[in-house]
Amino acid sequence: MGTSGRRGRPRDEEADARILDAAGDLLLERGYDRMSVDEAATRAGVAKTTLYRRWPTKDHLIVAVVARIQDAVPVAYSGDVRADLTAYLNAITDGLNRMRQVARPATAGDMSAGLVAEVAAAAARHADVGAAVQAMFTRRNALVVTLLEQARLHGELRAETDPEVLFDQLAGALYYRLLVTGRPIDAAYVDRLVTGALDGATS
Amino acid sequence: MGTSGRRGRPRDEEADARILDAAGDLLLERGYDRMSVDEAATRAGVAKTTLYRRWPTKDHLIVAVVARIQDAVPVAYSGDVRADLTAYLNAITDGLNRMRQVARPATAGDMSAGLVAEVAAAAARHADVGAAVQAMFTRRNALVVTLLEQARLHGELRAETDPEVLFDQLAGALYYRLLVTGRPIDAAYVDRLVTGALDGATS
Amino acid sequence: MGTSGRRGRPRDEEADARILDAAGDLLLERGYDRMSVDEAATRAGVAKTTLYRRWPTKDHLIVAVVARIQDAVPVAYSGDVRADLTAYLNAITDGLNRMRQVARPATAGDMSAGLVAEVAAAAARHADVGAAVQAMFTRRNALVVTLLEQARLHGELRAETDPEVLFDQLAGALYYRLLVTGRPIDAAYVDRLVTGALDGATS
Amino acid sequence: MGTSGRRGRPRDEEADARILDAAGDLLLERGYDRMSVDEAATRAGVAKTTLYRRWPTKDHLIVAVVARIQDAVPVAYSGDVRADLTAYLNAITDGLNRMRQVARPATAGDMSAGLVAEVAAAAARHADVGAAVQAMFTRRNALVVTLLEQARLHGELRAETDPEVLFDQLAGALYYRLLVTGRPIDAAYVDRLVTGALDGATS
DNA sequence: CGTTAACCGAGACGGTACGTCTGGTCTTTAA
DNA sequence: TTAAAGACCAGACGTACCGTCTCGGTTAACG
Repeated sequence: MGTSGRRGRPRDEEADARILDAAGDLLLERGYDRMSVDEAATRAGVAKTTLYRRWPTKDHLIVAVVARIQDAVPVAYSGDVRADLTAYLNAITDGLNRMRQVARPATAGDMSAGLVAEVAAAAARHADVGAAVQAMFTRRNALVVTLLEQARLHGELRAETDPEVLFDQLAGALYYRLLVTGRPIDAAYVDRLVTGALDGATS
Repeated sequence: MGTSGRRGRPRDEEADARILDAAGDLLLERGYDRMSVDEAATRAGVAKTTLYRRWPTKDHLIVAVVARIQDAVPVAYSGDVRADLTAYLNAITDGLNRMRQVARPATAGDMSAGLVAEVAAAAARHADVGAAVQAMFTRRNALVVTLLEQARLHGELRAETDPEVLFDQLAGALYYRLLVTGRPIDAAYVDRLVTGALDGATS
Repeated sequence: MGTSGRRGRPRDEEADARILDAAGDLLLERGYDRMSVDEAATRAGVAKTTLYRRWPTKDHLIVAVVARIQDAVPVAYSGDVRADLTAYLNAITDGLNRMRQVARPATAGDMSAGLVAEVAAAAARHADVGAAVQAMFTRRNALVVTLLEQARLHGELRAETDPEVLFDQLAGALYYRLLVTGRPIDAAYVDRLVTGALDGATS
Repeated sequence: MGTSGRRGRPRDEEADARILDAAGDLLLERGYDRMSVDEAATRAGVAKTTLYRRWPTKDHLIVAVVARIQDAVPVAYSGDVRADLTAYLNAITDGLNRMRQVARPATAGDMSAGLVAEVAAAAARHADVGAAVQAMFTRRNALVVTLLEQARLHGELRAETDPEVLFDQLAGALYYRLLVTGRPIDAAYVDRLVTGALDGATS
């Protein structure tokens, strides 16, 4: 008992990073389909067993990769919701656009949902991956929802405003364009979006 | 001398339908991963070559299947945007929820993006599939965007309203919940959504 | 209505030749496996149906091709068996060596049985092809066996000589080298062969 | 330290035997064409990959099968070449006749070259298979050529006798009948053959 | 200091689907 | 009736890749 007393050879912690790096590179180079776990292991200088001991499935692996890529966007209420939201959504947009080139030989003017779509599909296939993805997004989004709540209490937003729904509208529009309609996303669109959402449609 | 006069044995048009039916059934029974092109062909009573002559890839096939499933939601402006939008979004919601059970042994209370995610991934993998998917959605959505435009001209919506953005907000929220956060979608949520979008956040 | 009176479109007699030419070329370029009936038809400017109406099987077709390639070696007894045999075997040898390059990217010093082996295999697979091949060879060989018989009656060969066996020994040695051991065949070998067969091993 | 220290999971040596057994049985049951690599693997209780790791092609596989069937015919010079040769050729004849039934629904009185022809064709198609076949026969035949050489030195054969050519004549005649003319081979023919080859045709 | 437990690299293995190819047949329209 | 064109059926081929397993060998903590 005592402290715990892990027995046996300890895991090579560096290996985790090397594997995620290699897998990430391959993902960016070739996309989900055209990359293989085998090659990721080889490129990381690691045996396949070592990789599978950590992530039991290709889907689990790539979700881990994406989770690591997800940059922590700093969120804090400044007293100006519009500015805060615009900054946040632009950060997200940058991230999404970076993942767009992936998985297809980036033909000019040709947009793809790339990695994001693969993550969504992986989540749809394995319940535990789905849970992980949702947890990841919930964590990320909670901060913004809180920010919206603060703005509401502060009087910047109407009292009836539903922060969760408002956030869904904003983030949703971005992902919808990315995953479904394939239309471009940029700062100009973010502006139209924030304006539309904050001002509302009816008077 | 007339149009032309196709030569050679004409394609069996019935086969198309039989294949799509079989593939659709399999997709619903087993999901993308666990179904095979081979079995779809067999079940349709068709040789694999016949199938591959029409859809060069499993991904192409399933997109065709989904395109056919897409039910034509009738859209017409009644003079009451809120009602029209609510009806439309509820129809979409029903369709999405039907596709949710797919691709995972529907554990109770466990939501999945199912087929929709697979289609998004297929679109991300093949440029031509992506184009087809986008065309499909563009066609479907154009009607609603037109409806919103009519409502704006009619004075139901503010003059500054951006119909495209407004639609992205609405549809986007649904797909975002489906594909990313995995949260449930139902009539109650649709209400909150329409209210939030129409009323706006800032007074 | 008389005896018959062929009705309908008459067969294109030229087509036979064009098909055999095309098939022969392909056979020489690529070999049995790597050539397809489809391509032969295309290259002959003929529909597959037309080809199959004439030769019901790929194997039948190539046997027809080979039969046509088989050059008629003139055989007549001159009074000098050794000379006659040597001439005949050299002609055969030339033919075999011509068929050797076939079916493999003629690496230097690398001998192959090429077409001959494929014909043998085709004969082994279909009884009727086998019969055709045997008939072809029987016809060709009968002349030489007759020649040997004449030489025997003429006193050039011993009375006990068995012409059939003698011929088997000579032709057999060539084909054995071609099909089995892959060793080279040339005029020098033909000389050794004729000498060995005529002179015998014991006293 | 010694030679090395194999790494990785060792090959299942038993699998080789099981595969060759299964493939051999199928070959005998159905013949080359009508048997499939897939079924051989299944019947051997082995994954197709395992089979293809060992033999990269159906042709490679069947040559391996035949090589194993090839029974080691014991050869030793007894002082009586005629007897030795007769015994040896009869053994070969038995082997060839056993392989004759293969690959065609043995119609009575209908002879086929069966497996032997397929092996010859396989050798013609792949350079490496050809090399293997030739090596196999070279090994087998070397003993007999040596025996003939001994008989020559012993005075049983004329000093001018060319052992290699003599052997080609004998074995060649058998294979010629098998592969080309399709005529029967039996003990009586072997006798005529040995007599003809040893006694010679001229005086 | 030896035992033991967990790790590591390498690579074979089972399973399974993919997409391709080809042999031969069938169905059209035109000659 | 034959021709050309091309779709169709059937089924094998060889490849790819996932995730598991089996080796020999290493690296700790425990007794």
